[in-house]
Amino acid sequence: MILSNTMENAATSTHTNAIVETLTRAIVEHRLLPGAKLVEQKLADHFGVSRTLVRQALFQLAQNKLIRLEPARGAFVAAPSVDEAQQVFVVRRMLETEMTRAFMREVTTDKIAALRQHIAQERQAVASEDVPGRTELLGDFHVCMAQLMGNTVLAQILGELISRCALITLMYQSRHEAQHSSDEHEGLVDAMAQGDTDLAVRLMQEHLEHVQASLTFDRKIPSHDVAVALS
Amino acid sequence: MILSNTMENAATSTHTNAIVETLTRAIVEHRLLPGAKLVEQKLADHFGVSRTLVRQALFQLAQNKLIRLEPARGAFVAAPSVDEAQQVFVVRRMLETEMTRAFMREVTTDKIAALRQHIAQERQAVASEDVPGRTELLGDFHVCMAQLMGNTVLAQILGELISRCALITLMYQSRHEAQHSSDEHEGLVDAMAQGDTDLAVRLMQEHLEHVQASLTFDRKIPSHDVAVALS
DNA sequence: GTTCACGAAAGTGTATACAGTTTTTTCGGG
DNA sequence: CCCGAAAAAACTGTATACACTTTCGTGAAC
Repeated sequence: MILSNTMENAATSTHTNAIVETLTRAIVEHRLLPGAKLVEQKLADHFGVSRTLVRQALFQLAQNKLIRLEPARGAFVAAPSVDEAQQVFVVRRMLETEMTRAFMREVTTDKIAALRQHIAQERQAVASEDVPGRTELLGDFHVCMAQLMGNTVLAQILGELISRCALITLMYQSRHEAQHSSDEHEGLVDAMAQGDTDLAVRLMQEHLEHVQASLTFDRKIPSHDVAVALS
Repeated sequence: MILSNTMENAATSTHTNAIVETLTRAIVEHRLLPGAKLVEQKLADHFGVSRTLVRQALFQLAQNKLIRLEPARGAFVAAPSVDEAQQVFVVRRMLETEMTRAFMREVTTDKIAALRQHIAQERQAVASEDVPGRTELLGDFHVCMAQLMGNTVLAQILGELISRCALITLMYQSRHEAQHSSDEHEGLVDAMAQGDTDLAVRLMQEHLEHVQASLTFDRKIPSHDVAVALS
């Protein structure tokens, strides 16, 4: 969902989208590690297209802050600074605090049911040790709320913010913490089901604080081989 | 500020940035009207570069939602639907409600002074009937708050949202409404100066509601000549 | 007079070529 | 053996070429 969300623009060719999607996955799932260099020709060969399309994809990824473009030097997988990561979380808390309130103003049993179903999927991914899957699903829960409200603008911005720090969470989130996140989602939905707005808002804020607090910020910046990561 | 903000990425060549900036200005200031077609070769000739750089710029503008790219048909200045505009405002209210609260937690006399100085500029632009200038400044007030908090992530997202609906506000905001906006900014700063968080938050919310409400949404979609608009 | 078909013109999408820059390798001197 | 300069290789940035699609205009059929 985070993926399809990011490129809902359509507009650009299917080929370019495929490249963006593949690279986004690889980066967010840490098969491409922060700092790794992305050489245009190698990507072009891998995808069977010319550098032109690869460059389009790289520009798009740069705007999503998933890679960094250094003039005349090339593209590198982003390594968000601690400061930037904290800022992203600050914005998420702002946005999602109010999103929760707004959600409660138009809550229905259907929407609650949809969220519960999503949580079931999370549970399954956590149980089966599917690390990339669980990370994506844990993030999607929040995007899901936005979509249930019918606000695609909100959903897209949130999706971008989340994939931006998925780069961080995936590396430092243990299985236990993932379980904890899912539990908090459930507690949140319970509060919403009971119509307790204040509790729901508080739980959402605490939830995001927990996610943020669980990240340890000792950064190692390893490199990685592109061909291997994408195969 | 909205402009410099959008491209703080650096990364892309100076030439491309110049094109993005010029086109952004032209679109936001409605010298290029919604629906107008942007032909790549004409832009390339105008800026004295090849289509390659123009295309890069167009992709960037598309991600900022300032233009729409239709496959094999070209680039058109965006004409946000009523629904989309409403959604943008919903997100802005979410974000800025909490931003105001956060701002109050770390408010200083210096920051208040900076905002007051900004308002003085707004006043001047309103008085001198500088329509594009006043629109930009009225939007920048909000970005300014984010920057005073030192949160560049927030500032950039807010900047994008604002330039996205500047496309709308500029067309439908009268001088009287601009004056009213500036007055509301002042009232907000007064409340903040007195340390009244609840009042500040309420005023911010009302302010955004007013801006949104003042927009009349009868859309005409006229066309326009590119060469004239950029000269 | 209107409509449809066809052909020319214009425009977009992708690949390739080439210039300029950065990185790596090589090789001579200390 | 290590350092540094020069040459070679690799890579990025931009322009150009060409295929394919859309758009527009012309003319024939009805």
